[in-house]
Amino acid sequence: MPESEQLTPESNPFSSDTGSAAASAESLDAMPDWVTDDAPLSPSMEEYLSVLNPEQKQAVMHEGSALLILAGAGSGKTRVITTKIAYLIAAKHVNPSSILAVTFTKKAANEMHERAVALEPRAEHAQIRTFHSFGAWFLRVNAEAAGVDPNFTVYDDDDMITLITKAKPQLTRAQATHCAHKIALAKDYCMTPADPKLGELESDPEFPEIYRAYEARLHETGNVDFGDLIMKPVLVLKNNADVRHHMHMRFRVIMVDEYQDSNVAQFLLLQALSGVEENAGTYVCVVGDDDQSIYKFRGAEVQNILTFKEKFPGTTLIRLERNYRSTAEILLIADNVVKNNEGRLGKTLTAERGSGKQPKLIFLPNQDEEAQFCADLIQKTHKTGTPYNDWAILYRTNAQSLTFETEFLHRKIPYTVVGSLKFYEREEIKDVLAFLALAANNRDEIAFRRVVNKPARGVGETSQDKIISAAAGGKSLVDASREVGPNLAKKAREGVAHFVELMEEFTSFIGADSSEKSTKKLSSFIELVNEKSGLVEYHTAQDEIAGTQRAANMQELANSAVLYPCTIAGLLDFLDHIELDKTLELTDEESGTTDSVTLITLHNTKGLEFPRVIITGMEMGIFPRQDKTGAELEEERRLFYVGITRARDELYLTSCAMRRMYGRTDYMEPSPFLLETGRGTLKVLGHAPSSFRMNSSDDGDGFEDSDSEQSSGGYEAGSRDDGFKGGDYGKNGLSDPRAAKNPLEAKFCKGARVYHDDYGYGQIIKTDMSGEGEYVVTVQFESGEKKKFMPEYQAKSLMVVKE
DNA sequence: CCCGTCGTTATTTTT
DNA sequence: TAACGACGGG
Repeated sequence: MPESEQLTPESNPFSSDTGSAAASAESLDAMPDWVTDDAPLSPSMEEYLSVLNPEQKQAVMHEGSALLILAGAGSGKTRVITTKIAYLIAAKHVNPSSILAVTFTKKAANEMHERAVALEPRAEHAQIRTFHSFGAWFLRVNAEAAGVDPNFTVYDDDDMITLITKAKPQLTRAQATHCAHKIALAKDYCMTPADPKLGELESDPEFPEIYRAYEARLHETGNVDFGDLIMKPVLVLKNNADVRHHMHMRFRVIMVDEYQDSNVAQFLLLQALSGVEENAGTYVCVVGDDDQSIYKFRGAEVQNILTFKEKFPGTTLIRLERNYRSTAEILLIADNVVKNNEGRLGKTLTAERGSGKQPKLIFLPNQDEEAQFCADLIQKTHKTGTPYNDWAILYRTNAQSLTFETEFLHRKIPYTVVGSLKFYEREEIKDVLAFLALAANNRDEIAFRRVVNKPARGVGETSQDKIISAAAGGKSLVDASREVGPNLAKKAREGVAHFVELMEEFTSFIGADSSEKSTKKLSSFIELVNEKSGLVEYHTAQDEIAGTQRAANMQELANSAVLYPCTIAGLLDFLDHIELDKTLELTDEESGTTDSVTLITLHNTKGLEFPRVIITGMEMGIFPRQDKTGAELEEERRLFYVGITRARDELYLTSCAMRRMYGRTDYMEPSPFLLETGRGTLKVLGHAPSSFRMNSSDDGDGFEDSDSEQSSGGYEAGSRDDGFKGGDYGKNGLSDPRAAKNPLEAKFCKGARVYHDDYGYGQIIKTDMSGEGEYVVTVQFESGEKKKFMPEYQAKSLMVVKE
């Protein structure tokens, strides 16, 4: 019997009025107790179900044993999950608060929450959140069992490194960084410092000891790191039967999105929380796509989805293979590529939208022309009404964004780089947050060190160390400061005294109203901290030097707290959200109404879609990276698959013959993935390298390519519809390979208008050859300066611009 | 304490 | 190449 059968009515979280009446014939013992009746569906519910396709509907209405939904890209999985939540509440009378739905990103969690509530208002009471925020909630509720301070804050990667440096001073920062990664990875695999398998992650015999020392130090602070948010709950559930039972009663339905990206610790959490091994009767539904698993390097375990059926006996598998996003041409390529992988559950997407334009593969001489090509394409279509928002430029590594940024800046094409510096990582924000964290938990060593001498109060590292060791054993650092302070040198003594005063003021401000019904907002507290701490002054000065807007960011941080009450609980809540929400992108760009091209890494595109996508840098060594083999190569291939399936209408792939990297220019080979796209699927433009053609062999590669032997220079003659006409190249100041022997001479001709990074706009007034036979141009700049350049070597800083 | 210069080092990174 | 961290001089 499931344990939940023994619950008393009061403790039973289910609002079911008919008790355990239910369960249709088949799998009676596997049937959860919440299945009550087949109450008539409300009209709106029927409406929601009616828009689903048969598989989606089946997934929504499935009940009984565990469910694995294999949802291909663009197959409407979020709709299925949200409808399922609504369905459980409305039609199956499941108590909303007994539903737990977890995702990986805050963004996804918010979207799921919003959509579920739109379908069924009572979903407001369901727990729809990220894995990590669930873990944070769990640890606060069970702080004692978990051995953490209930007011803990979460240390990020930087904080981990700092703490390791303090725990093991003999390590260099690089070593500490390395260890931090490995410790994080160990926690992803749920390994403690004592785990004998640690050696598989890190061969350094010192590592377990470093890990142990780090854990000890972390424990003294009362805080946790990201890995702990998952691992500690697992350990608590494992070791504490009371907590376990309580959780089994509390959560009767657990759903996981993007399951292919779950790591071992997250699997263990799901397993423990569901009580599957104890027949707790919890209904488990996971949704994922093994073909989109791209985070192995961070501990994600495809194995979780591949072996789900074994871990959850009686699992039903439903495939969602109807794709509502992309054209048939795009999906064909995606499918051709991904089927080169072994060890997948396998599925084939069908295009509900039918066919569209043929995707294109463009070979370009180098990265500068790659950027110019993209810019041309985007500008050209923009003139005919295609918004910039339609476009996304995808690349494998962040460094590749630079060329595009430079080109777009010159051409005034608005763009947004996704995932660049994050708000919460900014120095000024971390400073304020450190004060807040310290106010919440005065044992926070990292926060203490960060702000005790910022702005400078004469409290150097030596004094800090004295205070820290005085607080050993988990004493308050503020108390320790009060005790140790008077014994320090004059300067430090005064600094510490001032700091203690500050902290006292902060603590009393935040603590004052916690008992009453406070109407004060947390933002007022943050404003107080900003001002009194001296940080606003400090960073305002920095702003003047660096031209940044740190002070404004600090105000923005305060503004973002208006909805939180000015209490310790409110503060903790706020800190959780900040720490767990990397998407908080404030300031800089006003409003989200701007029309701009998206520049983004392939990894960051997961879950997104764009009408037009350009995947750049399709070169061996770049993508796939290095000579990846085996499982790693398969992961790169999945990454390509993810990229392709982001595109709704148009897909372009670009590959360069030459690329500057690490100060060197290398000849590049096309990505081997290109040959996997299949015959006749791509229209090839530009010079296909001979190796590419040779590899595709003689039985006809089937690519509709141009022949590089032909005098046409390889540009497709027949693509009149889309701006690839060779004749356009001259107009854009691009080199037309057909024109001159030396394209540079055609491009940097006398009279051409140019732009230089340092000198601004100007005109070429003279061209000639150097003694070495190099092409030299003389430019008269608008600033009055006259300079000579060799375009061959300065293609990047000196650009020809349109009139 | 700030700033310049030198040397080092270059994946991907939901939380 | 370029960006960032470490170090030493003013």
